[in-house]
Amino acid sequence: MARITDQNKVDRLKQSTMKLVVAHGFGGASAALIAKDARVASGYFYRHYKGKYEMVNAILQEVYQEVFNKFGEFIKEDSSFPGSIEKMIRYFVGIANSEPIKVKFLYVLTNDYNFVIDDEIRSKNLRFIETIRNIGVASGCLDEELGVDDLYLILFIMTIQFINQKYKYADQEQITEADINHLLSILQKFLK
Amino acid sequence: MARITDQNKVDRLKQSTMKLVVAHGFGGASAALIAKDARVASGYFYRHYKGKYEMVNAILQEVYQEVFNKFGEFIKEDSSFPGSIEKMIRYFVGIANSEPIKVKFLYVLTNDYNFVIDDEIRSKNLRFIETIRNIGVASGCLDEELGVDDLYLILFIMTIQFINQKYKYADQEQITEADINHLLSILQKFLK
Amino acid sequence: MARITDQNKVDRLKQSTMKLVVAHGFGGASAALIAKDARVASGYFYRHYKGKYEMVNAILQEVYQEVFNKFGEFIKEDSSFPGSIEKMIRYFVGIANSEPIKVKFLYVLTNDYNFVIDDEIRSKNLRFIETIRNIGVASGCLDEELGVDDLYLILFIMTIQFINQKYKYADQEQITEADINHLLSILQKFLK
Amino acid sequence: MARITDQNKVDRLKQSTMKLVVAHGFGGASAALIAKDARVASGYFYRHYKGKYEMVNAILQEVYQEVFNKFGEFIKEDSSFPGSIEKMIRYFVGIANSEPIKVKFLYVLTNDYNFVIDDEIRSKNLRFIETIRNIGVASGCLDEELGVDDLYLILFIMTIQFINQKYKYADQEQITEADINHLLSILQKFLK
DNA sequence: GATGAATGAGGCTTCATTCAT
DNA sequence: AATGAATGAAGCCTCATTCAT
Repeated sequence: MARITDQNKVDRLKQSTMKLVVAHGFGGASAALIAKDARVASGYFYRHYKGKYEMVNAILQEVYQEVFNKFGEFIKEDSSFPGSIEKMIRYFVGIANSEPIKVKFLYVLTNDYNFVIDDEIRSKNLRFIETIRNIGVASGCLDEELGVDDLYLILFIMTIQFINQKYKYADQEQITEADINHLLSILQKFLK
Repeated sequence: MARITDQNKVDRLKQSTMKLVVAHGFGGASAALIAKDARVASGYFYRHYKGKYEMVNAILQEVYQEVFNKFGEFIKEDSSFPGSIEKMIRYFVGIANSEPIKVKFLYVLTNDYNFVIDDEIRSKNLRFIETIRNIGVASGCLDEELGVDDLYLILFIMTIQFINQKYKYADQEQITEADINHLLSILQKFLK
Repeated sequence: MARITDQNKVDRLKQSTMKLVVAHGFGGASAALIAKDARVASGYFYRHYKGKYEMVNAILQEVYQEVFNKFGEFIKEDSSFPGSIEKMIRYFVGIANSEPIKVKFLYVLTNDYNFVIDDEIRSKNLRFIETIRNIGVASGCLDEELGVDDLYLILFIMTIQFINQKYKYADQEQITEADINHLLSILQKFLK
Repeated sequence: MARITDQNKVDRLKQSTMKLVVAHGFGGASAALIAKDARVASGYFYRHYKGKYEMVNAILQEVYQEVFNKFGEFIKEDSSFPGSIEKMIRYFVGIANSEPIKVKFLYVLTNDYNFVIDDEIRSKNLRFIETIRNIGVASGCLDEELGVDDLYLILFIMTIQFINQKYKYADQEQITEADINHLLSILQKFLK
């Protein structure tokens, strides 16, 4: 009967939100600015989210989930530890090169005490890491001293930090094949 | 005497600023809130800083400088590469345990695209890292594939991330000796 | 059948409007809230009313008319002054006990400078009061010093205020027989 | 050291608030409109009140208190029941003639389910009424059937309603001596 | 120097209303 | 006829900043 929710609008909203939170911080990314950038009405997003914080947080959790779900797939696909790791990193860099804003968005909010990964999502992510850890330890590719949190730090956080270091201080917009190989070589050091 | 009072005020202001920026983000830490927490008049800090952003940024650069100056001292004191590394990490964890707010503050603003290390400070910091890198490479302890940025990432960023992971997700308030050793063992991996 | 559904909707709308205007005031009773409460689409009532104000006002006038029309009937039915008065009061209390929201709605909007009884309705109402006044004066039951406005005040306003005093401050939901008799005894004092 | 709160501003704020709440209702009296009318900054009143509702409610309670405190004085001054009553009514009408907005404000919010007299103030007011009731009953001037609530209704509510009836429907701006006498003659009826 | 009262731009959010379906 | 997605003006309120004291 009535119009159907325009998915394009919601998508534009998400893109603009990520972009402006990165550019101006959560506080600096005003609702009006976001709405304008997304070409939607200023009060539009309240139909989809309870408020600005809720919107940003929801998008953040979505992105987390997207990334880690893919990680989960790689683990299932390929039981080799180094292979899985490389796939994960390459996938992540792929996102960085196709949707840099997403990786910047993760970079910014990952270090914010007001944004915490949802318990449920975090548990699921940690289970993925646990799985890959088991594979690594079993195949002798991974130092068994390294716990799940360590792996999370090395694989996920380090990669984000590596990529954003290029963005923030090297004014580099694309992550090259050389960068990937360099990163992989660093990570491998840590893992064994 | 007047200057002593004044210095206390400025110190309280810095502490409150770091605390509230961590707790509520830059945007959420209002000048009034900070002033109240510091037991200082709301218009007080304009005598010392041009505005809120300038104050936060100035404090951030100070903290950077404080940390890296100490790093510089360690390098001069002890020419052994692994020794310097350990001293740096232990010093950093020392700050975390005596002034956790400082390390949280670094954690938060380090990943903010609106706060960039001043060029001058950054250069100086990189020179310190360069020095230690040279020592490492010369002594055969360090893979010469690892550049200055890599070392920055590994020594500085990784340590911050490691500590804040404990704060944010493990509800841990103190970094224990075991934690330090674990961190050191991880970091040592990239040494030859 | 379609018309029946429609009438139900309109009725639900009126009920919800009265309820929410009482509970949150005119401004606080949002169109969306009313529509939701009435299980009706938010744009529905624009087919029946020009806007929110017009809807509320129309309902108010309807309720006025409903009450006073009944008053008119009582006057015609029974020419005794005290009998008419009692019938009116009992009728009004009857509404209060079966549809308290209506009497609360009148209570709230009766004292609002933005809602004025329509001239036409007011004239008609005053004519009823005039009629009963004549009967009262003629039968010696009513002090002839009391004008139409006085009678309106004593019979209508006082009764509304009496009932709502019970609702608002005595947390009483039903008006008892004792209350009615008490009210009647007070009103009678005024009239003679 | 700093400026001292300008009492004129606060007073203008109160006047404008009452005026605009009467004219447009609580919801229609926007913060911006009130501030503009009071010639203060739009965010000014948040330094004195938690929000718009709190401001309006605080002013309402003040006005209640002002009126009833005066009532209390009259009761103490003059122990004659009819004398006290007359003084109260004349005082109230005096307010109506010098500050009509106050009586209109009471009229409007007295019938709002969102504004309730503070328990403390209400108790005090009822104690005054109780005192005068006792005097009335003791002196044989008052039917002991009439309770405190009845007296509140008759003396306070009826007077407010009487006065506002003149304002709202008779376009009368001043309450005349004749009006007062008429009102008094009505009120005297419930005396024995 | 220090205070905090006051400002008013701008933030977040709500809401009456419209209109494509 | 009815729906509810979408709008954007306007509401409430916060806040960085100024400045009289």
